[in-house]
Amino acid sequence: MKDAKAKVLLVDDEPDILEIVGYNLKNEGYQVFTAENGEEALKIAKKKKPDLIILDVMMPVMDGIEACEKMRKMPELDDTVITFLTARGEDYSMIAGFDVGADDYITKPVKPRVLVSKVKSLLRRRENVAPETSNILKLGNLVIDRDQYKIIYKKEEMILPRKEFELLSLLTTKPGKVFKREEILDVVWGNEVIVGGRTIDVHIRKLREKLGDDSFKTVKGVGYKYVK
Amino acid sequence: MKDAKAKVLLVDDEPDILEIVGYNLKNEGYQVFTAENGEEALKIAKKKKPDLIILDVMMPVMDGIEACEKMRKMPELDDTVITFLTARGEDYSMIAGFDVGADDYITKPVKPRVLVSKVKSLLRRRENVAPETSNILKLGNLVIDRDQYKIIYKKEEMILPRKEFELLSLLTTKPGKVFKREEILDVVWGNEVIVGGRTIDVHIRKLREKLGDDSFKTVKGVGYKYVK
DNA sequence: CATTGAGTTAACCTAAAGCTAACATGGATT
DNA sequence: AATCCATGTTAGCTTTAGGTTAACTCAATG
Repeated sequence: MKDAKAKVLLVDDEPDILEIVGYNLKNEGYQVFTAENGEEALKIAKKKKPDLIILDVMMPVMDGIEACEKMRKMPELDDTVITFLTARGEDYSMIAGFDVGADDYITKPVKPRVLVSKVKSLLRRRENVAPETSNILKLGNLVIDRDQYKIIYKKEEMILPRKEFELLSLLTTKPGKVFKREEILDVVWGNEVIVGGRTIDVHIRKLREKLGDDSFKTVKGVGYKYVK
Repeated sequence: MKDAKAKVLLVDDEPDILEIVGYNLKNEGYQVFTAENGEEALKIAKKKKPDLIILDVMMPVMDGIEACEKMRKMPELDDTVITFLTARGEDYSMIAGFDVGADDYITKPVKPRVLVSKVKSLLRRRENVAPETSNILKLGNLVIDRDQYKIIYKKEEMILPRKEFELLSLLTTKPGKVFKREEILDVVWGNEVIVGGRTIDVHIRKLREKLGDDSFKTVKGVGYKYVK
């Protein structure tokens, strides 16, 4: 698990909090760094590139808002999740917090158990944000939306059966490239499954039926390719 | 970084959105322009030629769909990525969006960080049009594309039958080198298959037919070589 | 001018892809 | 639980492109 060795930077001016929360996080297997103010936090963040930063809002020297703002400008923290720690009631800080690029906030006082589970969920979320690389592919009059498992062909929206979709999906990752049958089996079926020799053909045929004959070219003895 | 100075045009009729999103994008180093309706957006787009346009669908005066349609007709925006902002649920707008030439869509509400990472990925995608790392071999007026299993000879694209392609492929790996018939059989046919004595000749003949006589030189008693 | 290896041609053969319908499966729906 | 339906797979047949062969011709060499 990546989470097992995830790095967390904890920033608060109260040593008590650093200790208690830090202890609980370490217990969960996180690698914990601490800082007592924003300035210090920035230095450590730059050096350690933590996966998650928990930032108290009210701090001397440099408050959390300002620190967060600066962190968000640091390219090495692109993939870092930042969350604020705020005393209950300071509602305004939360709003300002989102403006400066924070991902979440936690209100104090917080039970360690609750905090830990929040940390977990934040780190999990981060992984779900990363593959946010929009999964839409446009090729002439064909649009493939890998997120929604649907395609739009000649302005008509349609959903394809899974295998067909995956086959199409594969072929269109590199239009023009010839994919060997073996390659196709590996990716679409998985190299442990063994399917008959005509299975690919049948799916190609169905795709041709739906998306037009000429988009899928056969290269005999080799495989198939998608052409615009 | 090119991204550092990329121009983004943000179009929405809600000033709040313009401010929050605009703020976050500026924070990332983008040069941000804003417009409150499609008409205004068109003017700014024409003048500033942004790299990315984020377009709300629902707007007074001129909606995003119409604006997009008009933008796509402007030659100065050929290299511009256009993405829609749509409230979750208005699914139809997405489909219509692709019809009028949008490249992607983003659903509201969206967290600033998510939006920023989406923006990055969209701008990255735009730059990624070129780096097609394929194995292409160029030899004078002959181009051999092993991925696409096709060749281009004198600017004319053609696909060769498998054996011919492989034979050509082999000979061109070392132009000028003489390949013994035995070597050719090993590579193209596989050393277990036994084929008659005239088989190679026939394939050479077909290649000569297609690619010109003089490219393939016979070395009597030995084999063949490819010469430019 | 005989021998040897390569070129040419068209007929032939075959492996690979196309096609169709039947069968299997698993997930919904009632 | 029983049924239904969409998807996926298979078997078996047809079709075809590609590959091979055989038979003959040609050119070079000694």
